[in-house]
Amino acid sequence: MKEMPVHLENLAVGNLKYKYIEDICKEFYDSFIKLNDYQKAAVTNEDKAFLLNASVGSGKTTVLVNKVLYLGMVKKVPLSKMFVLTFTNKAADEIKQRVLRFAIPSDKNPSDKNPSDKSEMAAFGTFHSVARYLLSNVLPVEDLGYTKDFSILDEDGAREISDYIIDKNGLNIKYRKKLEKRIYGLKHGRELYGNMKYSDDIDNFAYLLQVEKVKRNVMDFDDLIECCKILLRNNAVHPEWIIIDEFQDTDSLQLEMIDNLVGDNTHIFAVGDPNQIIYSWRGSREDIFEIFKERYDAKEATLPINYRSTATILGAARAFLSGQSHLVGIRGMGHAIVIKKHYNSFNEALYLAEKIKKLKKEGTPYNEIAILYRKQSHSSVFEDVFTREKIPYEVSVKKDLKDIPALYWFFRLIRASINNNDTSNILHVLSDDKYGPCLKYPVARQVAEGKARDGLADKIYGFRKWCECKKSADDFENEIYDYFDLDNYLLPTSISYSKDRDFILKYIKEISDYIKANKMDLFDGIKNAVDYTVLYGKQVINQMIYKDSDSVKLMTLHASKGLEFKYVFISGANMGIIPLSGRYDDEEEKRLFFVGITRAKDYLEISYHSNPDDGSALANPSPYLSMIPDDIIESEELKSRAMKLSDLKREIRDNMAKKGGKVQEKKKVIHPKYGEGYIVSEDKDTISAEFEGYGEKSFSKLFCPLKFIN
DNA sequence: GGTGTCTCCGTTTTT
DNA sequence: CGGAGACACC
Repeated sequence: MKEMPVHLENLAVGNLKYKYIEDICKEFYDSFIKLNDYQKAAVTNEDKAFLLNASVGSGKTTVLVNKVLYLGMVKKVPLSKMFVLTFTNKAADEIKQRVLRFAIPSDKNPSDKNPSDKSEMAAFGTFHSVARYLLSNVLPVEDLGYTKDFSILDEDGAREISDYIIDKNGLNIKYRKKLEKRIYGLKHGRELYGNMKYSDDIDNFAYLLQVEKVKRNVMDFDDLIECCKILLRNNAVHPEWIIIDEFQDTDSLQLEMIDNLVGDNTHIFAVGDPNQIIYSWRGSREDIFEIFKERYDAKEATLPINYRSTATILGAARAFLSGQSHLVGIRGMGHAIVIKKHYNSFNEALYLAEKIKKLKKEGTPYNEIAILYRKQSHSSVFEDVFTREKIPYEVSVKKDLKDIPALYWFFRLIRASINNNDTSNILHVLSDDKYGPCLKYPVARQVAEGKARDGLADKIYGFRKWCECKKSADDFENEIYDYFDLDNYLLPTSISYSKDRDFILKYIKEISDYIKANKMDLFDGIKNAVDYTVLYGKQVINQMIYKDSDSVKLMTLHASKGLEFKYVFISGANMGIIPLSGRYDDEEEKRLFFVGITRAKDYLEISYHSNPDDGSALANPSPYLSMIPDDIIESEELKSRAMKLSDLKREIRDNMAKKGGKVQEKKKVIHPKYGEGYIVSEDKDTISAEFEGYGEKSFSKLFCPLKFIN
């Protein structure tokens, strides 16, 4: 396997070997034939357990899709007997979409020539969504005290339950702001404040929390996997094939769930890249590949050919690979890697704004441009400048349901209505101070306990009945707004009213579409659609907000994993940021940088700041920059200003003395972000001004944002 | 309630 | 290294 030739001329020989596939299924063969030898071997491999090391950009998803097609069309394994597990909904969706283009004979109807049925792919999805599917359709969740229509708890919900328990039981909990982290630590066997002098009620709290969740029939994300894992022990669910994507991100809990899914006749096929382990702080582990190989006695192979990046970019990437990793490119050298020194991130943002405008003019869509940085906080400068320069951008992560308060309120109203045990949502909907009846908290509490009444609460409690006599998704779509009398509750006089209303109607439409697409009963469908919103979180909202608009992508290095762009700009590669201070020997930081580099298809530019505005950054460049081979770097140092303010002032005074002129009156300027300031110095390229509260900033004259007042 | 001392933590975030 | 939180002591 490992000796498989890279040279393409050998493909013909390989194809002869696979000729039988054409006889069985021409349609699949046409897709299969386009793969390289490594990919073909992985697709047709039928070892009991197999580990595929897929290097960056090596066509991992294509292999996964073809694997599913091969099993379905050639080996006649029904889709319903396959589990395809991913870490993001996006990845799961892509695989499903691509599989759906083919006709795979179904379980129920083996000779079916129609396209594959989506419902056969219930176990294609994220670990969490597959766990949810099993818990509400296959496993006896009642054994754990739940009912099949449990709902999924989001962060806010979890926090509210915690507050409730602490309040009600008068518990003594320290470090409450870090409660979630502490519970997480407790679950994973390492307590955050293990050596507290005086312990608190954390153990008792953890127990009561679990009890309360069962009582309310809600599960958080971890509970989904945990419950599934427990129930699988005594209830055999053994697929014929388990296919796992991004295997390097698997945590212990998920590994246990997989263990319990594996039966005597189960095949496991895991695909991942050990060079892209960047989430170990979230539970994924560096030894996961070793564990897998040992536990299942797995065979192993590599996909070495990178189709994505130029030879130059791969040359830089290789410098960050550990051990004997192969990474073979097929593209030409392309543009050199550009390393730029900027005064600070503001200057860089101005520079990038111009650069991006130019690229756009030359025909590059904004979508092909990404700016990557280490911390979320680094995005704001780019946001400010791009807004002003009218460059459309999208910050990944930032937008979710909570950013549209009215929609979030409505979402909780629906959740309260489908699960009347869910008191935290009921309370919230009734006592919110903007939307709804805006009851005082104690009054809302009384209503929730049945000791008082309220019009909206009656609708919440009557919702199930209403659904049962209405029946159709169309009725829901047309009447739900009036059923809850939303015009009354959504502040019709507020400025945001029409937008709020719009979002809610859109969301109602989404729910209705979901129910129709999945051919579900109304009540069940709404419940499922709402859980889907929790599981899909941001994606649902993002779709509603930016329907495939062309925009520059701003994101952290972490968030960039799995994506690719023609132009990639990595910003702020300073000592203390990349890698973070105190983590100079941390391999994970190196892998993170590797992930960033390998997002670029054609052009990669890395910057650092001579006067960084992030407090933890030092003024010198990241040690990683010197790891990139010199001969592929084009370093263009922007003129840097004197580092110390005092030096700069002396310089100015000296200059003035030389000129022999009087000290001129300070020129007053206005800057859109820093406000009023005074010119301190000026030369042929740059201009420096001092702002109260911000200190001295210098700007390139080419795109100077300053307004001169006198 | 004010003050001094000690300890922990910093950043990344999907589901 | 600096801030937040907990705690002891007065």
